[in-house]
Amino acid sequence: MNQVKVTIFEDNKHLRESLFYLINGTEGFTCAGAYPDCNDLLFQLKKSLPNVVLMDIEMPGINGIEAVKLIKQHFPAIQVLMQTVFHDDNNIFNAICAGASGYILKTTSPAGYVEAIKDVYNGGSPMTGSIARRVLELFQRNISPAASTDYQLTPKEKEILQQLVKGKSFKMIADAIGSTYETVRTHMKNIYAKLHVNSNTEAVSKVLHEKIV
Amino acid sequence: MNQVKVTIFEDNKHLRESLFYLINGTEGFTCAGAYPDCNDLLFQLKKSLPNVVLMDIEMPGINGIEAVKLIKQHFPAIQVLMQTVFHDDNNIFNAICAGASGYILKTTSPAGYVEAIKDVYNGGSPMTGSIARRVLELFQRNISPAASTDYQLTPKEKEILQQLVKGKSFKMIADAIGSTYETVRTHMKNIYAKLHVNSNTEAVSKVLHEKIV
DNA sequence: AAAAACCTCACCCGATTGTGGTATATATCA
DNA sequence: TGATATATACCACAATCGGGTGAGGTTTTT
Repeated sequence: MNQVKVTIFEDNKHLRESLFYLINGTEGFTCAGAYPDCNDLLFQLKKSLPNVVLMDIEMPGINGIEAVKLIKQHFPAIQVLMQTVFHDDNNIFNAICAGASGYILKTTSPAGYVEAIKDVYNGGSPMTGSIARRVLELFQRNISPAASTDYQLTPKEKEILQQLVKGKSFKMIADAIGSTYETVRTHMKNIYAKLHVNSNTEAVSKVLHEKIV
Repeated sequence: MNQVKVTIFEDNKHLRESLFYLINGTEGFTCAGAYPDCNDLLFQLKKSLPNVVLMDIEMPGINGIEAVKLIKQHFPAIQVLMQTVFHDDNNIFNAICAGASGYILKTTSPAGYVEAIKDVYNGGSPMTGSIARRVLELFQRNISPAASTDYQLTPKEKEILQQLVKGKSFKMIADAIGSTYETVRTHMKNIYAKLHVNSNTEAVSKVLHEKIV
């Protein structure tokens, strides 16, 4: 198995050095660098090209969340593992939205650190239950809007809406479904009434947001 | 602190009874029932109204995923903790989409079981790193499409698009951003050129699909 | 058999939008 | 200082769309 290359960004000197020695002292892991801030973030990453970045959330200058964004923008393959002293859900949640792959508390044991890094490297996402829950809830809301209002759309109406959200005009839709322009318009009128909207944009917006059709 | 009421659905008799005694034997926890299948699921839940349901994924008759759907439909407040023998990502992932709040492997220690139940009850979502990663990836894709094509939209153009996807007409947008109808139209022309579209619906569709703005 | 949904098509009118111009002011950049 | 990007604004014409109305047909339900 290849060596897992890790780069550390952590302002606390003691922890930074401890982690450096921990990682270098663990079989299968190498620490490609340990820095107190993110000022030369991209340059340092370009030089070392690590597999995993261990990133402190609270840092002077560029903070951890901004750093994650930058990293994922320029090196999408690098996995970022956040670490933090506090169990600050919001911050961690933002970090995850920015592209982080997991996070651990600084109170984690050395063995736990290694475990988490390994997990991230192997495609996992270590995180505590409360963060996981927040992600889950937003996720579940995005996947299935639960009992989305039933607008009682007929099959034909749904078919037309599907075409509409593709950006087609009434004329093109008529063509696509083998019908007349006027028929499509009639259906649209009925759709508008059912969705309580009064323009095609509004309809498309509603359909895409509420995952109708 | 209140007693945490747990109901178990698990076809393996040995495990079911072990869990029953484990939970009843742990301070702060009560087992409100332990059943080998989900045939009378809703009736049993209605009777016991547990805080947490421990649900096996693989079961004869109604399987765990269907069961979760039913539970969340009728008792959205009940937290469902899935358990499974295999580390079957897809199944667990489906369970989570169906509304489960976490999951554990059956190889988990008794202490781990109790810990997970407590975590779920307290609003957490225990899960392994690999599941968390799958959720995260889908989640991040829904939140930020990573490096979506950059259309070089100006701030004003983005602002107008934001209004447009709300279903507003050009006139209303002009009003909202304190500008003229004609100005909005000019911006729209530029937007169309940049997005390579030629109708407002197409623009809205593209914006919502690619998470621009 | 009557009623209710659903799909179909057409015409009118006024409002909105698409397209192609032109033009000024500002700010930033080279 | 000239070039570029951005925001602003207006005009005209053709095309499309929203709203209203009416009216055939089928299928399913009652």
